[in-house]
Amino acid sequence: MNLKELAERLKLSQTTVSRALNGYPEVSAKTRRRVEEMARALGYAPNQQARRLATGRSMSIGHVLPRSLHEMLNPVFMEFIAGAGETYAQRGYDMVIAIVDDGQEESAYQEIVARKKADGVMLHGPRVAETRHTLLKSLDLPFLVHGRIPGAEDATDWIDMNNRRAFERAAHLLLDLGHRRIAFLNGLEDMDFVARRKAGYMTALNDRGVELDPALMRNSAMTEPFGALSAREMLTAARPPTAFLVSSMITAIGVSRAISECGLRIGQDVSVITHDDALSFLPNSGEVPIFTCTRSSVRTAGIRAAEMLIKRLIDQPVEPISELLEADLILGQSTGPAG
Amino acid sequence: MNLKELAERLKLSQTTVSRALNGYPEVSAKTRRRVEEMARALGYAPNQQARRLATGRSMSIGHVLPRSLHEMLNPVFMEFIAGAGETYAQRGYDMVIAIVDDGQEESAYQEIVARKKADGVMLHGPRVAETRHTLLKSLDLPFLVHGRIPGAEDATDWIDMNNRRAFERAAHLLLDLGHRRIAFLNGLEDMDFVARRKAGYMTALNDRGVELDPALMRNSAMTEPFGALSAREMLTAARPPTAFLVSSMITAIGVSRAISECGLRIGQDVSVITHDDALSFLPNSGEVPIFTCTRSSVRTAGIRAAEMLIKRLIDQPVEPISELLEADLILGQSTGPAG
DNA sequence: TTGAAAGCGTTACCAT
DNA sequence: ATGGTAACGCTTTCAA
Repeated sequence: MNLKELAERLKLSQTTVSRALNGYPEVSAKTRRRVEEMARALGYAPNQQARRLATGRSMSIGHVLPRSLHEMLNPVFMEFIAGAGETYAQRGYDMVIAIVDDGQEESAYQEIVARKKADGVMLHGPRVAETRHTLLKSLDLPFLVHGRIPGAEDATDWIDMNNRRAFERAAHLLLDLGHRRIAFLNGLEDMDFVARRKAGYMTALNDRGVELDPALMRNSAMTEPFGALSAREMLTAARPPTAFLVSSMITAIGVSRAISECGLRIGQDVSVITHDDALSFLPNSGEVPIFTCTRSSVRTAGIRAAEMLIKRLIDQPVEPISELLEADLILGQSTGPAG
Repeated sequence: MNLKELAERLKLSQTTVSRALNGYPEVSAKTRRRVEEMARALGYAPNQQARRLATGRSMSIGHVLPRSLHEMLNPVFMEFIAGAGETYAQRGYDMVIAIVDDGQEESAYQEIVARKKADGVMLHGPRVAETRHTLLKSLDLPFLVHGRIPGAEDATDWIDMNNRRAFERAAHLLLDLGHRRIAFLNGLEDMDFVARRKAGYMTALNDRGVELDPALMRNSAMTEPFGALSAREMLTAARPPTAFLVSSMITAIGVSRAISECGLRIGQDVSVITHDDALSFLPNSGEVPIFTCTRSSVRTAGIRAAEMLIKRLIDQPVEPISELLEADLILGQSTGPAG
């Protein structure tokens, strides 16, 4: 079933039928109703490819994910995608995902432009030293950053969680509980969000005149073993920490494993605060959550991000648009006063 | 830059240029070289939309994921996607992902067909009582199942891991170590792979004349708290298990947390075997992995799945195609003889 | 070996 | 309010 056939059935021109279906105002209410009914009855839906060619818009949004980023962001990315995908579907956009080898991103973006595969792209996992945005600007491909690009905050569209503030508050909470030796297990150092979290941690400690101890600060991909190994080493060292601030639930689970294995009790002997992205398969909710955490739904971020990017595509606002989400600080069972 | 402009530059017809670029045999080697060089120089790539319209193929493969499935399969799905996406890219296909509300899958598939959004789809997370495949058959939309549909094994294309065998072997290993009270933490009961794993477990216990204890078998979404809570309850019950067989690393992490919290040592007081999907953010590798596990790379499955689906689209084999992957049984530190 | 021209199924411009 | 028709950029059939 295509437009021509539908039009013949209705004894109308393709033009009129197309207009009726696309909500143009100059169609009589009666005709429109008739067209809509027939379309429904015959199960007609415009061929996406033809429409794309005619309009010049692909009605797709691209997500290009370099493999190294995928390794790290895997679960977070997926949750973000779930939120964004929801919005895309509602607004009639398709979501196209490309996972490419590191270094192939540039050609991936070029191909998106050359072949008109997507109207815009989402930029994931900005680094401290980011360059993708300049390429995208030069390609004139609209994009929105999930996170922020240092130095380009006022020149790009972005949505971010207030990483700095969240970790500053979390660190303050631990300090308020009397902790002075607070270990900090953070993500890979070249990621922008990692730098912001570190800044928050440092600010808090500095506020209270607590000296930084490099032996208590580590960076790594946020895996479970990273948490377990680091915590075990630190807890068995000469001057062990009394609290851990952790960048990811998965790593925090590793930390709590090490704490138990050391014969210590979490929340009593050792405190833990983690950031919680509210991943569906890692629930930390319940009446009183297991982990005290800073929580910010990355799925919600995905929803907003999609809305913002679509706004960019449709309204083409002159000024960059951005949104900063605040994390909730939630008390769970993993924190207590310093012994 | 489009075909017309490129052809003008070369003083050739669009036809010849198109043929040269698409590898048709009737073009002279010299002309082809000239065309290819010019195309590269001018950065020409055929407009995807136009090509799609002309050929009638969308060169896209769809993944429709109902929300409930997404909640559960999130990390596994993402890893699968990474593998499949790799292959799609190599073969010139785009990956389109739609995450839809439960019950909207039908219309999602219908729309894919009506609007010609994808040439084929991947079917994820088959249930014990699965119906999607009948819809897809009636829509004449090619598909490949990741997993198997009971009763339709010979009538559909699929790739699966030998869940039954993996869990049978794992249970046998525990039995060989002298364990008789083996708890089994499995996924949600309506999933096909869950049923197969259960069958493997039951077969093994039956082989050795060990009676099933319903108190030791649980089904749930495979979260960390599910593992922790279940293990804690079982370990503090009248007749605790001496070993755990677990369907997912994440749940196994919960189990090991509970074991530690009960003051027991994993691998010595209590044994654990888990299935390991080889997720990048949950490494269980190292010299001696933490968990003894049955391991099967879901990313590899994604790669093979994509290859098979593309084969279906291109070669249209008469017979259904399928592939059964065997899991490796890997000894880690989490198993030991029954006390 | 090359080219002309007819689709592919829409949308959008220009008439009426 | 409705219709005719020219794009959109490619592939493919038919001719030469």
